[in-house]
Amino acid sequence: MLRTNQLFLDRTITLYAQQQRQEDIVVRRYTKGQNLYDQGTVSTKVMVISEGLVKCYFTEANDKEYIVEFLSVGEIVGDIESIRHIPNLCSIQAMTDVTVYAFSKVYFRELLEGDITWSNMLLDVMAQRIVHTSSRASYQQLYSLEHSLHRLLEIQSQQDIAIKKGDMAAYLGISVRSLNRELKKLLE
Amino acid sequence: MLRTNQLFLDRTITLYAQQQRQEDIVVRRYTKGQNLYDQGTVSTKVMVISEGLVKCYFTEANDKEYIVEFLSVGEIVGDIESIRHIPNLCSIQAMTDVTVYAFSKVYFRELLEGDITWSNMLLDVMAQRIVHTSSRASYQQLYSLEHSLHRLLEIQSQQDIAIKKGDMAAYLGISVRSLNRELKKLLE
DNA sequence: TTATTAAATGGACATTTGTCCCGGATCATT
DNA sequence: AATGATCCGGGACAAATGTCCATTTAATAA
Repeated sequence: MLRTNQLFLDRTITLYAQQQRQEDIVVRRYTKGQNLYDQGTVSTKVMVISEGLVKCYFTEANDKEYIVEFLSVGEIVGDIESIRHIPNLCSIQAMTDVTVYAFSKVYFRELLEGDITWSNMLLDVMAQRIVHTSSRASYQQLYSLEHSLHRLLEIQSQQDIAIKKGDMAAYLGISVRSLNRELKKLLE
Repeated sequence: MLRTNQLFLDRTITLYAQQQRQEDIVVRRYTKGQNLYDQGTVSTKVMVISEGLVKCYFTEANDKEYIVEFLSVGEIVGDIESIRHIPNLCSIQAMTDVTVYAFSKVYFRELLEGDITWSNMLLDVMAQRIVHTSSRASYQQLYSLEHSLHRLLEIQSQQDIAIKKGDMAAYLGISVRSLNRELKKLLE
């Protein structure tokens, strides 16, 4: 559920090193808490995370938030919006200090249209994401909360990060109160 | 939520007409209730729906089912599995009589690797799907059931199809009992 | 260190949702 | 018409979840 994609990052680094114009890909840094994207606004960049962890979330009228995903090294963001020419679907916030390679949208599209290897690489990444997103959705519907929570806790310990209770709840789609109840159950 | 994609279908029809080998793309028909794919098995085809309506669903250990999506004319299925070389993620069942153009996986991959226009077209379709899937997931978490139900009912009347209560519930991720309660509320 | 804010915890109660179940309606087949 | 299968509707109760809130515990700023 916390996905990383080294292959994609490697290719990005190569492109960064090779670039003619210096503005095609730039390195950007964000500090913990900053937003890389704001839902509903238009961004001019497509980014590949090279360091750190971000959360990708929706906020709606009732000001509740739903975390779509936690993303880490090698993940690409802003690609969908660039392909479909739409404003940012969700907000993305740095949960740790974050470094990214930021492609200009123009350059990103040039790559897509001119480089079939790149295009196929992105297809693979997107297929992966769809697998992930849809299986997660079904998972949370079909299995017990206990099950989903277990997975989340595993990831958390693997990654050695502390996710706030509020974020965990927003990811699981439940209230913090329910999360606490569930956590207590885990300790018998 | 019930998506169709005419552009994609048009391109498929052209390819079908032009094909050299007769086995690259074949037309297949399914009758209501038949499965186009079975979750967990390996299929050798990628299909584009040219007529009819299907449901795409997961079933899990507890034999509950979760409907990921209803798909209609122009939608492509089996693409993800072909790209990622994995068994079918979900089952797909014909809700009406259905006609499809069935690509052999080999030919489908040839197209992807050799035809950048096709590759970009698929990228666009996949981006669309991600937008759709993730916004639906958040939608159902953030908004009331009433809201989601309204949308489902609208679609149903637009498409002039009768979706079974069981399917509606599986799509909304609730029990039929809850669905009935909710429907009753709509009539004040 | 102290003041201030944010996060975590859990009780009490109200709602929502699920499970179990049975009777009625509908449709197809014999 | 009789039979069986499937779907629909809703009562009754149990379980899960949310809301509200007050207390405690970090975390951060002054």
